[in-house]
Amino acid sequence: MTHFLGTHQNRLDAKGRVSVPAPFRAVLRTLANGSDDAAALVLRPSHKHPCIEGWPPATFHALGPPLERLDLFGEDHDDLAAALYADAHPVEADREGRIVLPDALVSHANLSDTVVFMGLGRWFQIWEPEAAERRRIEARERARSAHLTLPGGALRAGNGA
Amino acid sequence: MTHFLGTHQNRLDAKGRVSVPAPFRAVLRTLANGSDDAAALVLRPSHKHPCIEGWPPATFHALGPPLERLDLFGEDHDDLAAALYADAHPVEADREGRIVLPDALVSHANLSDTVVFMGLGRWFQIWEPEAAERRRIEARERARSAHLTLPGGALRAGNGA
DNA sequence: TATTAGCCCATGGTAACCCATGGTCTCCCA
DNA sequence: TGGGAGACCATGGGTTACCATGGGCTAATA
Repeated sequence: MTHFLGTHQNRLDAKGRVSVPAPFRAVLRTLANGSDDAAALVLRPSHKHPCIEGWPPATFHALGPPLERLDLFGEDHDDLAAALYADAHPVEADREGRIVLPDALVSHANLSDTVVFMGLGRWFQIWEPEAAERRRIEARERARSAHLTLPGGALRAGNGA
Repeated sequence: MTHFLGTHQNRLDAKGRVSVPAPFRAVLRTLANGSDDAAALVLRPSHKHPCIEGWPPATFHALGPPLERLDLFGEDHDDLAAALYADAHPVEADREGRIVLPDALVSHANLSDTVVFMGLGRWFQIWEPEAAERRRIEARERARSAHLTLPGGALRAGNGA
């Protein structure tokens, strides 16, 4: 399994720790493929929603090379680099598979003592439970009313991430 | 991890010293790869913002080769070379991982007793805290309004293409 | 000799590491 | 098919090591 699927609810303890759902941990392990950062993860605030995005390190770093094609001294490069990297938080799970959520991200997502992990395929999101529910309903509505479809061939070929 | 990620706030003490954030030190160590300058760093004033740029020596020197393709006696070469090298300050961290910020750079960035390290991937910036916050907001806005996106849509935070 | 800058040691706070426990699900066997 | 045992997973707490910070000391300079 190489995709984050499903929705999981876990508790945020007094130290700000939360267990990464076991299925998500399995995905991270698979993508890390035995390397040292089998429990590593990059967190960043979504700037579209009040939630936290969770990225496998390899996937996150794959966003870098396109950036390097921009003029190193251009304005665009600076803005992108700042937007992408300055708010990123690399975290590592402890041996129980827990991560600590940085304060800045906790407040960005309005988290209290219970959080929801929402699988989005190549990455996932962390939400406050009620906001997560609203978001899921909204996503379903929008997907239907906008007649969103998948890129051609997706259902025949399985897709390539 | 070979990229500078996240934002860190540290204090500038009475002697003008400041701790380089531990994660950034780890990146510098990795890039230096055990060589003698594991704690070395090149500082220079940003010419776009009131902040200090921090470069790993190897990355900084890699900016040289493009310069060498310009006519050695042309105006462009002179201007670029001056901008790149004349204001650069090589510094080295003490055994606690602190560096001394040169006075010229401190005043260029309007630093007082608290400074912010902002990771930008291959290098980082040092800011006065409030200016840093303004800059981050600006970068996010500009990145979004200019429709600067990366394959994968990271900055749109939504689609999965 | 007075002054400054760099080097080294010391300390408090905090975050990461490690061990322990309870609950739940699944699988196996009667 | 029901009961029991094992394994996994989420959760709680104590302890250690690291990190940021402050201050003193020594060596270079004027």
